[in-house]
Amino acid sequence: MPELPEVETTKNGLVKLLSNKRITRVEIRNPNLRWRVVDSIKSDLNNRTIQSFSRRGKYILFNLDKGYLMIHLGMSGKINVLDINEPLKKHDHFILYFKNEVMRFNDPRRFGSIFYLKDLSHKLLNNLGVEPLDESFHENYLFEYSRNKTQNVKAFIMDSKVVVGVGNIYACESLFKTGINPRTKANKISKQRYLNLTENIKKVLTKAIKAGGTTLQDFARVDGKPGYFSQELSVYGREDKNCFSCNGKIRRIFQNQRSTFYCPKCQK
DNA sequence: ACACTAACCTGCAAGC
DNA sequence: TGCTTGCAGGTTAGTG
Repeated sequence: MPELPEVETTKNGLVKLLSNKRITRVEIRNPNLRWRVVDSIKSDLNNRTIQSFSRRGKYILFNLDKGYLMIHLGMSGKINVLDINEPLKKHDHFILYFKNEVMRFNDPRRFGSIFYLKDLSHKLLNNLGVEPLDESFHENYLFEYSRNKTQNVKAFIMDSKVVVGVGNIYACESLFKTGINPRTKANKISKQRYLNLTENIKKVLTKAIKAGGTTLQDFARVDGKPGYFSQELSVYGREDKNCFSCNGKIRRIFQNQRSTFYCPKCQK
């Protein structure tokens, strides 16, 4: 999936293509996503107009003239806006029809999710931490939050109760940029290092959004063109390759059931 | 509080 | 040419 830059890129594509359009039909081809798509979503969405789009963490919110459509892309989800006559693809599970186009949610692994919300108080949204690109995400926030945290810093910054949208790729990349060993306990990190870390998280995410999201395997933008940030990755996916900074070997370890890539020489 | 497991799935690459 | 294994962007829920 899609990490936050990919979600933001997808959302921005939707703004251009579907703002102020009215949903004329809803089709559920396979309801078995991360959570089952309920059938009542059809009557909830039919005839609604999409007034605008927003994003909270990795959830894309379609702001309707009544209520919200909330979509999470999971690991392999994509949204495509196409001509109605474009042939269906394998794993097109959910379709919105408009007057002149269709929006298809395609998700091979089906870890994505789709909900209709009457309002924004939803259990999946209620406990989310700050947005990484907001001003409220700063060194004091991370420093204070981490004082009683003995977990490793990578798990800490990937915890959506702390800060949303920092996935596995960008957690690895921003820790590399900051020179922090991902195994370091969160409560052992100084305020100065958290200042550098928050700035690097913002930089890495902003740069990736500008590049249109990272392309890995199966991510594509709404218009079908790939993002092109993958060539910018310093450590993610580069096990045994040479570090661009010190020329030493990038290592892969496992933390909290996820791969972590880092440079042992640059990250202390 | 934290780590670990399992759960939800398909696709792809590597190894035999 | 299979077949099997392990791994992949996420996140929740349950256990110890």
